[in-house]
Amino acid sequence: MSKSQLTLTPVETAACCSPLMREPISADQAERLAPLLKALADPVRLRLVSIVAASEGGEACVCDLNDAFDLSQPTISHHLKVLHDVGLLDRSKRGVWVYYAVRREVLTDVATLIGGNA
Amino acid sequence: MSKSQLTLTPVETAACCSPLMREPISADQAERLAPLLKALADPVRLRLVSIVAASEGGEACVCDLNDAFDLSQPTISHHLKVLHDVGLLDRSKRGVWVYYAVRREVLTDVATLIGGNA
DNA sequence: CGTAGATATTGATGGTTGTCGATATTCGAG
DNA sequence: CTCGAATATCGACAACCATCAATATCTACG
Repeated sequence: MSKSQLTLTPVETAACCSPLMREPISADQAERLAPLLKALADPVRLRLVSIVAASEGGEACVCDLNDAFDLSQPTISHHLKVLHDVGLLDRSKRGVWVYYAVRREVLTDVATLIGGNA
Repeated sequence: MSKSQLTLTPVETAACCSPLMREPISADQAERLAPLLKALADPVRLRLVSIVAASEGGEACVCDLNDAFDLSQPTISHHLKVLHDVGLLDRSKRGVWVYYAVRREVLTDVATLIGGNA
C-alpha cells in the first residue's frame, strides 16, 4: 500500500469517486495535498518527473536531465530539490553522480485523491 | 469520454501506467497540464473544488462558499475565477445567485495523466 | 426609479517563485 | 594531494500570487 502521508483510508479508496469529489476534504488534508500539487504545477518539473519515471530502471542521472532542458544547471538542481523536498523524488548518490527516482505511490495517491478511479 | 483539452489518446488511457510515468511527456503537454495543477495547488481552491463537487446536485452557491471560509468575499471570488478560467468549474447565474459546478471529466483527466489507474 | 443584497473588479501590498551567474562542495583520477 | 567534473548552495532580480478594503455591477423587489 501507500507510504505517503496523505492518509487514504480503506473506505475512501474503495468508494466510487475520489475523496475530493465525494465529501469536502478537511482544511488539514487540503494543506497537506496542496504542496504536492504545487510541486507538480510547473512544466519543467512535470517533465522532470515524467522523464525520471519513464527512464530505464525508474531512475535518471542528473547529468542526463540537465541536457534535456534549455535551462541552467542550478535551475534544474533547484527543481529537483523542490520535487525531492516534497517527497515525490528519491535521491541516491553513486560516485560523483546523483540519481533521482519517482516515488510512484506518492504520485498515484495524489491522483487518487484528485479524481481517482472515477 | 473526456471533453478536456489534455488529449488522452486511447492507447494512453488503456495502458498500464499513467502517460506521465510511461513515457516522457512533451513540453507542450506539460505546458497544458501545469496550469490545471497550479489552479488546484492551493488549499483554499482544493477545498472549494471539494465542497462544490460534494454538494447536492454537484453545484454550490457562492453565498454558501463564502461562509465556509474565514476569508473575504473578494478573495473567494478570486479563487473561483481562477478555477473557472482554467476550466475546472462551470458557472451559472440564477437570479442574484451564482452557482459553480465541477467539471468532473477535467478533474479525472488530470488524475489519469498524473498517476491514474496504476 | 431606487434601494438592498449578491457577486465581481480594481488597486495596493507583502510574500513567494523561477531563473541566472557565481561560488561552494564532493568525489574519482592521476 | 591536486585537478577537474558533477552537483548543490547562495544572492539577486523580475514576475507572479494571495489577500484585503474599496468600489463597481447586476438583479429582484417595492
